[in-house]
Amino acid sequence: MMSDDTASRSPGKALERLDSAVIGQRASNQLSDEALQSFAAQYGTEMQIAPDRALPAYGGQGFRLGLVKSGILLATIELPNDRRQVLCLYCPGNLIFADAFARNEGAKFKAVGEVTILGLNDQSFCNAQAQAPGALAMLLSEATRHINDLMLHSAAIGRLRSEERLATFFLELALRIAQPARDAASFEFRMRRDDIADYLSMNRDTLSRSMSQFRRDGVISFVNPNFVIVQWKALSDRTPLAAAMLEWHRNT
Amino acid sequence: MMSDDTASRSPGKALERLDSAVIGQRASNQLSDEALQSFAAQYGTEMQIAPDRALPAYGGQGFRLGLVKSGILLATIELPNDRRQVLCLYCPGNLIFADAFARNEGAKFKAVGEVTILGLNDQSFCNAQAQAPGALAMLLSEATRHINDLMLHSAAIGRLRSEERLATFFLELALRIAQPARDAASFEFRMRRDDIADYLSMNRDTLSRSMSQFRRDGVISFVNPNFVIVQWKALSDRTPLAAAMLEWHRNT
DNA sequence: CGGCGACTTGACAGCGATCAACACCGGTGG
DNA sequence: CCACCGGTGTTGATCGCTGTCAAGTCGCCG
Repeated sequence: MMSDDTASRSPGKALERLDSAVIGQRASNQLSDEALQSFAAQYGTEMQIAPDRALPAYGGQGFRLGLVKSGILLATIELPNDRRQVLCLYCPGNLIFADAFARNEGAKFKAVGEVTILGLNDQSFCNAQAQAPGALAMLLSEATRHINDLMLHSAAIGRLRSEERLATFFLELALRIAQPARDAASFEFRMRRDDIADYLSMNRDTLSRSMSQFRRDGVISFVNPNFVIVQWKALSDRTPLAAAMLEWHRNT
Repeated sequence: MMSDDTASRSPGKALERLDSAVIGQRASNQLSDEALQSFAAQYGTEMQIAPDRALPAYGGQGFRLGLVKSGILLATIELPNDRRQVLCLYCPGNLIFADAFARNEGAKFKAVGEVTILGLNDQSFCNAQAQAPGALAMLLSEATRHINDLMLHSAAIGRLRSEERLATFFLELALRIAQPARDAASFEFRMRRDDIADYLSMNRDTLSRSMSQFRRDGVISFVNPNFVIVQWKALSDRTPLAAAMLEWHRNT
């Protein structure tokens, strides 16, 4: 262990690079984002999911691959004893690799707000693969990004205290869907407490307590029930994963 | 909730299909396994990692993609306060998507036993991609499998009690690396307590207690420190994820 | 008004983390 | 040969975070 090891991992240092990071990232990813969207638009079919509606992973119009156009989709799995886990969040631009996930018992998708996705079923995926072989590289890089997100999330739910997890959650949302500004970020926020709690592997009551604490401390503030403002610095100070998340997002 | 919902998820029912499942699965996957291996053998370079050696994800001879030939590799991430998380296990035949994982702060790979991998760096990956474009589909399907494993593991560490997690762990190992037999499975087992504990997001002491309990109950038994025998039924009864894991493995 | 769902908050209990002591083993050097 | 040591694993005692239960608030709607 060298001393600069911990230093390079401190939230403060990573935070200095935030402005250029978050803003630059959007530009650099524009290319692959657009390519993915035009790919999905060409071969996929648009589907709507109403707010709070859950659809069994293989129910209804099954799809193998989906691109989220708007809204946030949750992948959930239900276990015996009323236990449920939200496995990941799909934000606009994210790809859903439904064929793997869907085979699990108790797996469902749930919409936060009104969700629109472009879905490819087995057949249209094969078509796409034949006609646009180059697209596979794009899908692979999306899968890789997804793998990393899942890994970081595992670390969060496995090793962080409840308030650290909550800070990680808001930081993640801020990085993924907010309009970033210098000190704060604001975004629409319609997730239910149960869903947040299940995403962070904690109890709804405990979550509520932590959120109240954050509100008291001014880390987050609600302008109305569906819109939140978060403070970059305060959040980063409260999660050990801040450096990793910011660094990762800068490079993506 | 329909009554057959819980029934179809019960370990017992899934267990009935185990024999044909585990044995059939090996055969059906033989094809893509072989393809993946010949692909990696052609474009990758062989690397050895000594037992218990950790290598920083981007240190030494960096690789972007790796196929595990023998041994087990752990992806780990270190957090402040001596917290560490083992994010996933790579068993022989598994692909390592190192380019995503490697960018994280504190990320390392650690070898369990002697590990051999076939690594592709950026350049050889580009070569491979140009010369064998069909291989991408194979990589994508491996990535998809990996995504599912990570999701199930998230559910395990997020929502299961410590003994349930341990049962899940042994069941996972048995499915992935054991020579299956009717009632029991046996396999080489060299992972350290610290690594298991960090994989399951629990304390080493707690893990030790749970393992002692399993030994007392005859769920697992050691023939020597490096070789273990596990009982299918006893394990399945102790984890709510048994059905999902068996079902998934049967279809893979 | 009454009922309902989403959320909050307090009191309490329990699981698992923490700390400490101890057993065991292979290596090393007197 | 034995004493010493560090690494690994086990086990008991204790503590605290967070799950559980219960009551209460608020907004919405029939």
